[in-house]
Amino acid sequence: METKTKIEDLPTVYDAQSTEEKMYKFWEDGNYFKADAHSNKPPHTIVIPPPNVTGVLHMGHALDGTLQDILTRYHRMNGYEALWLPGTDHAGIATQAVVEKQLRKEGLSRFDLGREKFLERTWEWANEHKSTILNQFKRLGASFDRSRERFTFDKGCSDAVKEVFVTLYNKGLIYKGAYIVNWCPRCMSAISDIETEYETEQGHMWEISYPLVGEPGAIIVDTTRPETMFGDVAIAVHPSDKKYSELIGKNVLVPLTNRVIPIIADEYVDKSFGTGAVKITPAHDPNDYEVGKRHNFQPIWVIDEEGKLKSCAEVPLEYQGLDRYEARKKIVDMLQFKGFLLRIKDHEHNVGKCQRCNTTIEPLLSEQWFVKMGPLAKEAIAAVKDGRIKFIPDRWEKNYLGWMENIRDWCISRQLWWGHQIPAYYHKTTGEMVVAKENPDPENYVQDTDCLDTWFSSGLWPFSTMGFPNAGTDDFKKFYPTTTLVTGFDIIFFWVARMITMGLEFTKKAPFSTVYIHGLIRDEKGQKMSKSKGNTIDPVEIIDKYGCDALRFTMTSLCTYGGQDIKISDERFEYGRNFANKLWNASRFVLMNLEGVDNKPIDKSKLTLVDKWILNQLNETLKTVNQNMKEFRIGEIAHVLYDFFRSEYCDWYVEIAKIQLQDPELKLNTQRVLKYVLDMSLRMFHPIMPHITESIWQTLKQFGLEDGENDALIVAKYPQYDESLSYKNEAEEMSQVFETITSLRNVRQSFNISTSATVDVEIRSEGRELEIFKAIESYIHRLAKVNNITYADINSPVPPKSATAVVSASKLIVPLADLIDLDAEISRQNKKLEKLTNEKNSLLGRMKNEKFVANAPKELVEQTNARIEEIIAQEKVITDLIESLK
RNA sequence: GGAGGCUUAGCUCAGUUGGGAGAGCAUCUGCCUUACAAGCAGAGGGUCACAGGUUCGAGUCCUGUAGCCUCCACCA
Repeated sequence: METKTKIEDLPTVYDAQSTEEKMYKFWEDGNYFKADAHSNKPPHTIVIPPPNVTGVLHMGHALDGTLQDILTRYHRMNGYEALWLPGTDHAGIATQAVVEKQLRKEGLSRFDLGREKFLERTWEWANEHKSTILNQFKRLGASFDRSRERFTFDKGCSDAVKEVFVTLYNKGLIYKGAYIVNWCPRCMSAISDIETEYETEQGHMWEISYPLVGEPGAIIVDTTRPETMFGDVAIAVHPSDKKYSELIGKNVLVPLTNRVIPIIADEYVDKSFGTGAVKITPAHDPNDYEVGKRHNFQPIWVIDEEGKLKSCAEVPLEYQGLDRYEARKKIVDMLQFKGFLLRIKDHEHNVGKCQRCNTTIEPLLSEQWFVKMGPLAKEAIAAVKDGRIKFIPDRWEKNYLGWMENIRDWCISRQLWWGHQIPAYYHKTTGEMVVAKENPDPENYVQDTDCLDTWFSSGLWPFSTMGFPNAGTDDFKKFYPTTTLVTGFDIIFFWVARMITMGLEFTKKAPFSTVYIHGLIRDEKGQKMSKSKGNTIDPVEIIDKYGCDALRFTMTSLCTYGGQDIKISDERFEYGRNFANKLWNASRFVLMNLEGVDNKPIDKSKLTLVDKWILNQLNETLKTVNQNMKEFRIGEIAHVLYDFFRSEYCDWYVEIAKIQLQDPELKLNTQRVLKYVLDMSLRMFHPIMPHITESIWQTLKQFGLEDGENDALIVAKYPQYDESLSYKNEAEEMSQVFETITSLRNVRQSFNISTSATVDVEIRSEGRELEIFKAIESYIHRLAKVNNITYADINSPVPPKSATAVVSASKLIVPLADLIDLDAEISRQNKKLEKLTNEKNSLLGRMKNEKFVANAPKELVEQTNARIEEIIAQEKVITDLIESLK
């Protein structure tokens, strides 16, 4: 920033919009976000959880992005080569769905276009939209390196996918086979187990009678899905179920059709559930499939990929082509009509739903590709157990391990077009399959039509973005493995777990050392935000209304160490906006008062009590902030900084500095302290509130900074604890100042002394307390609006018609002439006395306890004793005072 | 069925190795005290869900109970 800012032109209300735009451009123009793979600084790497290319910024991104930016900016200021790598995810199902919806409006389906044209169109759409969300991240102040932006479907990531697929296949860790999968009839694709969500539904249980063949009688089964009955291959009972032991081996007829199926025995059946007899439909139920396999039954497909009853021999003609629910109704009616239906019971059960479109899943026997997870999980479990990867908060570790230890194979094929097409090729005539990165012979081989699960490519993200499979790239060598992964707990299984397994398998290194898990953003009622519920809050709107730094500060301060979910509403951002304005105005005040200051360090020999106090508090704040940053207690940082800046710097130091600035002896050094503490504060706040702090700092540096930094705050040194600026004793003595001012203000308020009126004070004190009173007279004059201060012997009597502020063992007497209401003053003092006595009694109780004295830390016992004596002394002062008033 | 989280001031929530409870908002009172009314000053308000236990001492650790929430597994 070349031009000097005129302090008097700074607006009295912080203008977030223009400041943020200007500052972000300043950083971009200055190339500050670009990480250098050749620097000798230690690396700090974060890869963004790539948002869907279809997406728009939501509050979850805003929180996640803010936290990543805070970590990146903090480490950048701490001398790290900080890379935050941005990018987007091609989001197979989601993106395809959007484009298909567009097509539907035109009366077309993807099949009308054909695969190639459809992909062209989807690419077009993706290219058009992929900058949208990352540009929105810019509004968040994201200091990510756009020169390294990646897309999970770009050339490099696609090469990585092929490499990984082929390698895993050759190792026998990827296989193709027919298994029951979760099939979404709307998406027309298989989905993985974790993409299936279960919802409790009120349904029915139908009791159906299957007549025995060649003899009277029947076996009765319970089912929730009568429409699958044409696919039945057997009725199963428990081998030890006496009820049915006679029937095992006999045959029954499937009602409504003439097919004969046997009654078999299998341990899978629960004797106590329902009638204790189960129909077995291997093609449409995962458990039945296992039973069927054990007994060598051929599965019978009766429901197709669209959820309709198939046109096949086993399905009677009148049901063929019917939707599964229509068919159910019709079948039930017919069963009833023919007398096979014995009973309908209400039944609550869990129904699998497609996570994306909420369509009821159809378990379907289908040929799909799978990753064999067992062998891969071993190392992924070890890496977390031995601490190579640490979860914060650590309870997620248990969650992760529990899942990993019971891992099941991962269905990775999707019947989609938008995604990484599976690199398997089939010979056109022989059908022979070749798995390879490229088609071995396009004349004679055709590629598998399926695509990979989106998360397959996301799982490679930390290294596919760094040049993998080429481990020799500069970025890979410098920035991999990454440092911290920041995300919400909702994608631990989907994403984090897969990155860990793939990273360990292919790079032999944990892809990150820390997984920082934050809570989810919810609406003010605690519900998940969703477009369909209409309870979303648009972060861009919040930024327009309150400012980006306000959003960041508010969100950050709502983060807890435990990673609790965060409830927000529009109004909550007033907190951040108000604080940003406070920061702005306090800075404006300091800037207005820096005329004539030099760039020399603070003169330590000239520090006043309050100077030393604020330097000490700054130092303590720094210690806490840096420690908390190490522990990812980011919410705590926001609180500590808020308290320091607002309650200590603004409320006390700046107010007292106003007095010192009028003293020619103190003016220069006070300016230096004001400037120094503001400078350090801006640095401390910068990772959380980058724009406002940079903007102020650019103006502040015109006055010269102690360490000579003159570039930009974004790359200024983050301050560290400095032992030479520690003033513990002075900090303690300041409590006398606070108590004095506060209790005098209390007197004023209690006796309705108008703000414009001044009062006099007679101080009765001795020793060190007296010394301090003398040193802080000017503070008392100004901050408590006191005119004359006089002193008298500590034991001299309290004059009538006065109010008294008791500070430690000293009395500050405020003569009030006829203003005083004696009873009011007595009751005021009694109240204080009562409080003290209560405290004393509780402390005395402790001291009477021999075990406390014996076992508690010595320091604590001493402290307790000291406090008791302090209270006794003060009690005496107050009791005497009350006596004299009567 | 298994696991985890939550329960603290009227509201929303903090509370980092156990030493007597804090913030923001709201409330009451007084202030445009020339950095800031998006502000300042003063005040009120809590047997920290309940019941036990460990300890000299528990919001904090252990056990149990209740209510709310979430995840995992899913029996027809």
